[in-house]
Amino acid sequence: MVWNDDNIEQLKRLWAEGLTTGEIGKELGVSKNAVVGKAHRLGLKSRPSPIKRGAKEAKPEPKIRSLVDLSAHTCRWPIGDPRDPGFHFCGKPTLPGKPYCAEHAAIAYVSSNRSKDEDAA
DNA sequence: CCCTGATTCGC
DNA sequence: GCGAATCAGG
Repeated sequence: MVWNDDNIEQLKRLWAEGLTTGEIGKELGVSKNAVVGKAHRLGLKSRPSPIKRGAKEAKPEPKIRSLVDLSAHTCRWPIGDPRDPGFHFCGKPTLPGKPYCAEHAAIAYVSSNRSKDEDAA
């Protein structure tokens, strides 16, 4: 397909008239792909085609929890060493009345009541 | 499944 | 630069 000024003019005219790519293609004797391709290359206005290609996935970036993010319901379990960069707190919802979430409360309070164990032993 | 247009890809 | 192929939505 040779795109002369005449062809381009026809293309633009038909495109502006609102003809579909298929119609224009038929008119010019080319495939709709050629029409839409040329039209796009010419920078013609986009007709009703809300196609969104290149759907980029929104990636949830891991947010570091710092001290200021802590509230009464965020687990205060320290992750890492406080002196280390990137140190943060767990931040997951805490158990009622406890500063830790279920997961860390289990660790925090394990063997807290040693008296009976020691007494028994 | 048909149509539409947009973008990608090989020539 | 070209258009088919592919993608994507109605």
